[in-house]
Amino acid sequence: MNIGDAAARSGVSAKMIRYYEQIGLIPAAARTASGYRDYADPDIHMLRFIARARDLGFPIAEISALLDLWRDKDRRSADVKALAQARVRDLRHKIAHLQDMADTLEDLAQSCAGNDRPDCPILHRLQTRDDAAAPAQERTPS
Amino acid sequence: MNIGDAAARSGVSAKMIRYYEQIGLIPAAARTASGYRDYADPDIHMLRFIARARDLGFPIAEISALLDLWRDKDRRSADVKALAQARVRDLRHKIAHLQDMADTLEDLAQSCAGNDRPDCPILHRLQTRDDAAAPAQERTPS
DNA sequence: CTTGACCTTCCCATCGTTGGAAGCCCCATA
DNA sequence: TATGGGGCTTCCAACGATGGGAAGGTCAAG
Repeated sequence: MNIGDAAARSGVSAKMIRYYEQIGLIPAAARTASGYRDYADPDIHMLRFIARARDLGFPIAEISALLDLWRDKDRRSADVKALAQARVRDLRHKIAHLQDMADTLEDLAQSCAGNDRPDCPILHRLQTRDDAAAPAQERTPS
Repeated sequence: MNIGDAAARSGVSAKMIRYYEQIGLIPAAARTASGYRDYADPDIHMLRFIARARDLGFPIAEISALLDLWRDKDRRSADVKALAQARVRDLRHKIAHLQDMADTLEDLAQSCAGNDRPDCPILHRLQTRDDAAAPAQERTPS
């Protein structure tokens, strides 16, 4: 099977398959006499595994670890679980960060008239201090 | 004021200040006789503005638009608000995506024994279909 | 005048992915 | 059999935003 078909069946683009091979995430594919990469069903399974892990937010290094565990029939499920939980923690952390930004921005947007006048609390907030979270400070002089 | 002081006062690293100048986000700084970049208070204000916009998740291109609006005394606050709201939508979208991944992973992790045995629903899910949402298909040949 | 901290430009690395160029290969159709 | 189009190969570059570092010039204090 050519790389194009492997890509179509696995959900990993041909570009990415070559890249994964290059960085050592997957072993070098078999080659035909003319130099084309040649894939068989087990390769497709592996590529699908990678595609799904990627869709769950695992970075390459962790996908590599997952692949090792996948191939290791003597693995301990605790090791897999630990990887997943670490990923969840990382995701929750990122989510919280984005949430903070979104909430702050939404508050600001909500307080902006959104008309033809130039006054805008969003710009005001950007040009003035963002010490909102650290109150013990004497602003608001009036 | 040298770039190091400008960095310390604005919260934008010297590296980033040079980069922002290079890509045209900010105008080229004044130079001393010996070629050092020289910053004054208005420059610091602008850099702080950028730092805060960045902290709110705005990409460079939108920060550029925000800077234009900031400088334009005839701006319409509606334009600023639209930018902010678009950013909020984008953030909410990303959050939802991460949330999906985190929830799925957490479910999987929760169903994994996490012991010394190799069986693991996480790996199972990665190696088997994730077609949960798209059933109409004749797999399972046996 | 020396020393150390700072500045300059330039290049490279990250992370995952996409795009393109140049050139070879394979198959089908005229 | 010739030809054309599409797929394959490798290599190089870019994205966004940032950090690291090398090689060399500058400034200020001792």
